[in-house]
Amino acid sequence: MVSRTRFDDSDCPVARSVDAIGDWWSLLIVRDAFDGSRRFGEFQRSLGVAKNILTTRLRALVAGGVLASVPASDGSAYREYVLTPKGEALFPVIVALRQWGEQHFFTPGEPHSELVDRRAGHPLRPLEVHAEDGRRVTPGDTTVRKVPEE
Amino acid sequence: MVSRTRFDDSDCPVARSVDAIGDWWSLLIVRDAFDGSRRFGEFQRSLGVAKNILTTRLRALVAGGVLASVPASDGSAYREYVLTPKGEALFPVIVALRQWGEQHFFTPGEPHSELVDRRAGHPLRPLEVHAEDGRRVTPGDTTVRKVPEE
DNA sequence: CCGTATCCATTCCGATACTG
DNA sequence: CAGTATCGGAATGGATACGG
Repeated sequence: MVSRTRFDDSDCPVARSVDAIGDWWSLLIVRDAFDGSRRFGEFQRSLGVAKNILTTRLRALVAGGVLASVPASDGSAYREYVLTPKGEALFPVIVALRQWGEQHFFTPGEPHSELVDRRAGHPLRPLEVHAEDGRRVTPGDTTVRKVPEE
Repeated sequence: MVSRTRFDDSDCPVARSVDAIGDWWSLLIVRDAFDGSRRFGEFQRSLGVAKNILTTRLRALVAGGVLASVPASDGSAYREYVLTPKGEALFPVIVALRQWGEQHFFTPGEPHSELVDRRAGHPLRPLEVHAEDGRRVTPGDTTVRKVPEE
């Protein structure tokens, strides 16, 4: 049925995450959900994706527990799509991608959308990776280990 | 040439990042690079991907400045693929995906690979998003703004 | 061991038309 | 507005064979 290589049985959490999200469209849907989109039409206009594709992706994200389909808040007969707690937990992923993009694909002063702290109106602090004891770590400070130890 | 919808002119940094990475295979190649893979064969065995696909993805990642192709360190005639600074800057992205996966797709005690601080041998601290003043922020505390203000 | 070249089946996407 | 149904073309991905 699915021919794309699946990673859902990998022992690597990155691979399973990638598999659960599905594809790039799905990730951008999640991004829009963080930005406040809830309605089918909102996603569609924002993404410019074909409606059948959007339907498929929304369904998959709901099935995967990332989005929940709830009755429309305006009392209409339609659905709205909101992030579940599991979906909200993707926040650092989106923020990390956003910061990487801002840093490497925009010239200074080039118009772009920016994620800001609502209270102060300022951009967020760059994400940092820390060890358990609070030390900041770089990629070279880390290593991948199988659990349980083999 | 490429029919997949491109996002490289979007004003959203997330979209440009997604576009630059290319596809899921590329992201897993980057993951392997963080894990220490450098050789064609290492990537191929780890990923189980067809060689022609791997060639394409490596080339794209090199072209995109994420990986650099350098002479093999063992003196052989081949190339090795190492992360550039731009590629290393994807560290938080990989860590975020890894942590999301660990949290949501593994049962407690299920074997998996884990990223640990090499010095202490402990897992990393969960990523947190902070405002400029150091306050921790959740998705609801943030909003997306166009820059410059429209 | 490291790729390149070719081939083919699959599928994915986008457009369009249609329904409630 | 929110989907569903269908269709054709493009292109990707995997297998395989080949070459440096």
